[in-house]
Amino acid sequence: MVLTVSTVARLPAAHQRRTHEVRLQAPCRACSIRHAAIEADVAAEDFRHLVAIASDFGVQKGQTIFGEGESGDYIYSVTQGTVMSYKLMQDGRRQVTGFYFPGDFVGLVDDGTYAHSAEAATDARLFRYRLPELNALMLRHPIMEHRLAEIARHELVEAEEHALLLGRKTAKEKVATFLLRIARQATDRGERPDLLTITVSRAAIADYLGLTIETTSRTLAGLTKSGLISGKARKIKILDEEKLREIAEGDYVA
Amino acid sequence: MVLTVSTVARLPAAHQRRTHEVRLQAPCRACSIRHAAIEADVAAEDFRHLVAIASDFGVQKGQTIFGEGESGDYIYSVTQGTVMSYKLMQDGRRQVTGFYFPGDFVGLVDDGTYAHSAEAATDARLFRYRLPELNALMLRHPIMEHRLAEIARHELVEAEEHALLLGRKTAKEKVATFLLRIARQATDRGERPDLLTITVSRAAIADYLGLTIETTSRTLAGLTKSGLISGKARKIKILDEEKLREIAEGDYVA
DNA sequence: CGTGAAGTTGAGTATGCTCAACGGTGGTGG
DNA sequence: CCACCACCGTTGAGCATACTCAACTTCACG
Repeated sequence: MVLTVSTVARLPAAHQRRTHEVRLQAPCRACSIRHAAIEADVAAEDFRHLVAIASDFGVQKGQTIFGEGESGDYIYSVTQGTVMSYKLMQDGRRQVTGFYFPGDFVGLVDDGTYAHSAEAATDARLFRYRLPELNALMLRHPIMEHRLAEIARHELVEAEEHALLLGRKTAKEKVATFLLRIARQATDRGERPDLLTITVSRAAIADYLGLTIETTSRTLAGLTKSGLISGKARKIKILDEEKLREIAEGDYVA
Repeated sequence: MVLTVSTVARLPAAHQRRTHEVRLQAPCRACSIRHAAIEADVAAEDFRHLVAIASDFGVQKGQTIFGEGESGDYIYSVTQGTVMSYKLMQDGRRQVTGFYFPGDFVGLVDDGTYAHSAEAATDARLFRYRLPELNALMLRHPIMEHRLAEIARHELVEAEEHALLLGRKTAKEKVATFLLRIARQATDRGERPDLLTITVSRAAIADYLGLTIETTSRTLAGLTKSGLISGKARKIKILDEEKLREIAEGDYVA
């Protein structure tokens, strides 16, 4: 069970939003951890070890979770809300490298420092695992290492799909691909895949797709005019998934 | 020791180029395996196991090593030449996702099938490890699993760097970044980092950078006119690495 | 020296960007 | 409770970067 972002944002705990890490909600610790992917294959006994080194916390929309180049001391798993990772250039150009939803891991480290920054795209809740302790645990439980390697490989596959989008797809194809990705995400959460709640801003979408906000907006307007989607801003209804998929794959005539 | 591509291409074994897997050269098996990265941390005893499940083979320029969507039965490590991975769209648009040089691994598998195709950008030589056997070996030697996970994470970091390039850099910045990447690669091999041998075609570069061949060519011409590089086609000399770096990072005034 | 592939250069164009104004919405405070 | 304000999103006009189509040159190989 996952709350929608708007629900989280309206929680009474809002008055507490002063400290850097806010308690947006305090769900059952073990339940939430269990939802995360890393322990999917982990036996009950190992699972207790994992809970022992995990700590959970909440972040508000816009808050930075970690910055590119910082010492990578933790690995994170999202339990509520949407998190995004991105890289910046000196002049402020931003490339969003991924969106992370409940169950996803953020903060994989290569050389000891984070390769990208991460911030909460919506109010969110995460678990974090201290890396030295996680590594020690993985030494004794190779299945965990295996699971983490799988996650990294899956991320890699997604990154290459993203490269194809960024390097070779048109604006229309990019936006169609994005909508289908959100739809798949909704399906994974057991929601209707045609009635989408966009949890991220146009700016975040644009920076994910390698477009400007304006082009993203215009392209969505174009898809609406073509009758493929309806709705507005953050509530989008997919009317013709089939055609949208053809567009996304570049597999359409016009 | 790594032969340049042109050297490999001129080897006397060329007359044998009829079968699908050609013996371009038969270097010491163990020596070459030792050069690959996976066994960097592997003890001598484990190393013998690794050699036992490896087989080496040569491919000619242009030959496919594996195709996207095929069953991922092997993982490969390059020992000679340049290999590239790419994804295709139905209409032929191609995104090159990476170049692989001696010591690099290709063919990481997520869900049992390859996420991209791979072909030899030059005549090349590779080792391949059968996955079931490698997995069995990794079960008994967790350090190998760890090493492979590291490789996947490193690939991921490079993929995100690539996403920034594809999504947010200008043609000039893309080409400058590419040249510096090749220079770093030369350094890693112990060669001069300012006298580059480009082992891949303009088409491959263009598809890696998300540009057309023409724009890539024109941009290189522009950098030459600006006095940052000299040479032509596949032999490029870097005259002003500092400025090239500024351009690559978008950290320059004009 | 001939041939085909690879690379370069030119002219015109289109896709997506910039700059700008306007519209909607939700949170805040009077 | 309502009005204001700030932020987010949309729409428009003009422009620039990179693309397309085309011709030509260079290079590797036979």
